[in-house]
Amino acid sequence: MPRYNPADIEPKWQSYWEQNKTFRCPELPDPNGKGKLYVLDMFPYPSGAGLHVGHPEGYTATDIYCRYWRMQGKTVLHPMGYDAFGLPAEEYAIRTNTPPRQSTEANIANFTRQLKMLGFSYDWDRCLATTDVDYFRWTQWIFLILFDTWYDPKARKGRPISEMPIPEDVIAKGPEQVASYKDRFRLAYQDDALVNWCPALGTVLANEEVIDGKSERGDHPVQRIPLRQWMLRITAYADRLLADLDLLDWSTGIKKLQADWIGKSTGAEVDFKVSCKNGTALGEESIRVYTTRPDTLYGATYMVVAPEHPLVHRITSAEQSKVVEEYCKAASFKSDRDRTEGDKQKSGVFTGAYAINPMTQKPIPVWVADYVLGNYGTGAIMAVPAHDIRDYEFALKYDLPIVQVVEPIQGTPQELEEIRSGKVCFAGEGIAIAGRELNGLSTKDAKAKVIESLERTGLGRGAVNYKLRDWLFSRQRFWGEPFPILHELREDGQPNGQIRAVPMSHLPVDLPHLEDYKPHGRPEPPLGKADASWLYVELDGKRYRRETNTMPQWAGSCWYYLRFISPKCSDAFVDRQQEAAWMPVDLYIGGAEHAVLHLLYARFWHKVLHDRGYVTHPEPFQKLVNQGMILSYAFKDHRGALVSVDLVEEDQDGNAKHRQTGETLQRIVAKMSKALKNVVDPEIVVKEYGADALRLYEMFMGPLEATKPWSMQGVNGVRNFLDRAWRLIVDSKSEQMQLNDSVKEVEPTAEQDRVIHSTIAAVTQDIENLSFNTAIARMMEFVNHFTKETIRPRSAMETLTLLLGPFAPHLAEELWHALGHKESLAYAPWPKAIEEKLRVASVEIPVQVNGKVRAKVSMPVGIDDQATERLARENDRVSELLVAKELVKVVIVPGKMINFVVKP
RNA sequence: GUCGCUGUGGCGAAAUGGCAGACGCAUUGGACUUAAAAUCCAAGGACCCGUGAUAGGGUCGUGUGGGUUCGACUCCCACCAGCGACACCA
Repeated sequence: MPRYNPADIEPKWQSYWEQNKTFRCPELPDPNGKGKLYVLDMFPYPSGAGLHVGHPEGYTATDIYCRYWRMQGKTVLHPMGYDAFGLPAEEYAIRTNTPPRQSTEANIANFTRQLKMLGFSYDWDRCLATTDVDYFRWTQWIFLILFDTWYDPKARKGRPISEMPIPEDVIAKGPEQVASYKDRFRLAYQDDALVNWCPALGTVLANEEVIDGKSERGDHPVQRIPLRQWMLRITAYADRLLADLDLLDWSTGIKKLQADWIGKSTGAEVDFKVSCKNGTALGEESIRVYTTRPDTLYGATYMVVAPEHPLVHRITSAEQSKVVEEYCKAASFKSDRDRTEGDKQKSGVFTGAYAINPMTQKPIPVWVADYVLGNYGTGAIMAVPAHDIRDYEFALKYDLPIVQVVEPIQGTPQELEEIRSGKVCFAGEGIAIAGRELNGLSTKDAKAKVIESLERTGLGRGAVNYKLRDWLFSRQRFWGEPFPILHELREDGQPNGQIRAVPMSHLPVDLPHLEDYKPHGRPEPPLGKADASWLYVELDGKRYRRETNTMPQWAGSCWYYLRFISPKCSDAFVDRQQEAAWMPVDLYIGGAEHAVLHLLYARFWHKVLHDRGYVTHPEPFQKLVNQGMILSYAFKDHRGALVSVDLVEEDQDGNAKHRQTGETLQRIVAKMSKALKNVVDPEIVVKEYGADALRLYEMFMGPLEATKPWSMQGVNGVRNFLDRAWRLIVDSKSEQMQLNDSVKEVEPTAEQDRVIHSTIAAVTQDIENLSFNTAIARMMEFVNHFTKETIRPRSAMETLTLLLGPFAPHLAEELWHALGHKESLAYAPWPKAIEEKLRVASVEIPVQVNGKVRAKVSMPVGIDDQATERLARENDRVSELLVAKELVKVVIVPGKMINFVVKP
């Protein structure tokens, strides 16, 4: 036992922690402690492949942070769970013909085993999975809260639907009309929308799940078809989701990503009257456009409506109707990808109609073009080709007039001439020209003036738009939360269009047993195949059919951080008192891939729950940190093709050669992939080097937020450090577990004290800043220093063990035990750096002449500037360099350096 | 195309206005050993001058070019490269 053997001590301490419930977290923070700390990991999706090395990176970081703060006396909530609904489990189920619940449970068991193997200090009693019936019962409950909430724009918050004012004329039309009026304002509502239908996956997808016209998962083609779907009105919260980013301690990068996704823009809506060519008005028809540049209204030389625009057909002239018809039809078949991809040549057709520019009163042609989106703004634009690059391209292609109305503030005469002549598009801000009353105004002032004039004449108004769209919330899959919604049936068994919520007391709505949940390529959900006993419900004398869509995977992860607070609470989704005590999450660590979707969705749900009085804070995640991706080395041949790692041979000089062709290969860094055979399995690393070595290496590789390549030699390096730490304290030659002979019951020397206390100070600082790589470097220096000492004070060894505790907990517990302690060190007080012990008598001060270090002079600490200069001048080399030179000035940073500036 | 991040020894990195390269890997030398492994100790940016060899000294050096400063890896401007996100949002 005298040698450091992680295979022995790691399982031993893991079962000690488990048996003693060392990391059990109390229901409420200890009132006598130093406050609460809620540290959360983004919970994993339990895939069949098990953990990869990316998981333990964030998990180790939070674990170190938690173990540290426990030792500092905080009550720490640090839970773990599983995001287990979703497509991969269902795909796997279909492939292997096992029920998804069965494979999901097996995967969860495997993940739990692997996570426990790494010694994380989770309170496992709080473990949950989004697929637990007891969990998704409350996911359904929250959905019903969304269903029961409308957004009151005056109060700027969500309120119960019962408090919504109903117009008299609606009330007059009877209860059915009132019900459907209410339904239109709910935060969870149904809508016939063009959706992203993916036949291969057999489900619709949210806009965010479609990448370049293909499904994010599986890369299958996606079509746009109209379908009745559940939507969540996240757009109502766009402004607050944007504004409240200011409250958060997140990186500016992530905040910007979210802000860009919300995409707020300000401008104006302008109404253009429509006429036919000869100037006769076409009834009272007008088209409303949205623009961020109302100041360029005088430069609008044509108008474009989206192919989906409701007025397209009404305004199209008889001559143009055939081409317009065809164009719109073609556009409807195109996916978003087809509309944006390729050479990006814009296309469009003239409708034959004209619109009157409200400023110039001149008619401008109205075109249909698919570069204008139907679902943003008003679905129509005024085109100002002189000052918008897209309009400019379109105008060039179809030979439409280009009229400059803004002059840049700076530019060479040549550039200005090119803009004037229409050879170049100027999209920036400048000074208004050719716009009568606007002449000479800055872009900002001109915008304000135009809006003011539009509002006066009633032809327009200031307006705000968001890129954010409502969240498409239903999926046609089996493995998700069923919607707690019932559709009322007529006598003939068909729905009559009325819906109602499943009473909250009837929750949960469990998934039915299905023999066959394969997708069939049609948009009817698999739950439609459930037994009549599940599908049909009688309530209050009426017959209903259950909603058969299921919720998307995001649903469960929108609120899991709340359930962790009181996972067993049976009468509410979270215990009120405990929620108030633990929220918000103080530190949330996870991958940057969730920067937009998960974090935005969860913030939205949280705000609704906050408005409805169920949670105390406006935001769920106070501090967010994104761990960097872990990459692996890969090899490239002369053509740039990647070569699988098992085909590569490295010689002693580290040159990589192709095993078969002998070609010299270039080493690069790439994502781990099965195809390249460069995936690192954490379980194998644990078997070979130990969990503590894995943890330590993941932290030592570099800064937490950086992307960094994996190196097995690096793992060996930190393992070597753990061995050295072990031998520093333990007698590795003895058969018995006993302390190294050098460990003595003595006081540290002054020099040893400096090492001890500067290490404590540095490690403490580094942990609080999440700079774990440098913290480990400081402990290595400590071990290097004391390895050379033949008398090692026992107190110093205890300090090292405590510092090591958060990083390599198994090793530290074993050493702590060897040093004679009976209890775990999990709650032992963290060492304190003592200021006086850090003091040194003298320091080496670099002496510069003209900014170059020419000498180092030892000086007493706390020396004044005069004495510093005197001692520096006394140095032979310095005086030599200063002789016969004219001194310009002397710069002194006390205790740091001195610089003589001389004329050369 | 737009935005963001990154660029420092053979490699992972440290230093965020004050001694560039802490710490680790790999490498080299030494001690221990019959030998090897393990362990322990030590060396190391490049080039030049100097010496018998040491010691010592100089010039250059943090992607490139400019700037600010007594002093720049660090701040500012422009550019290049790699990675990532978004991508007709008017």
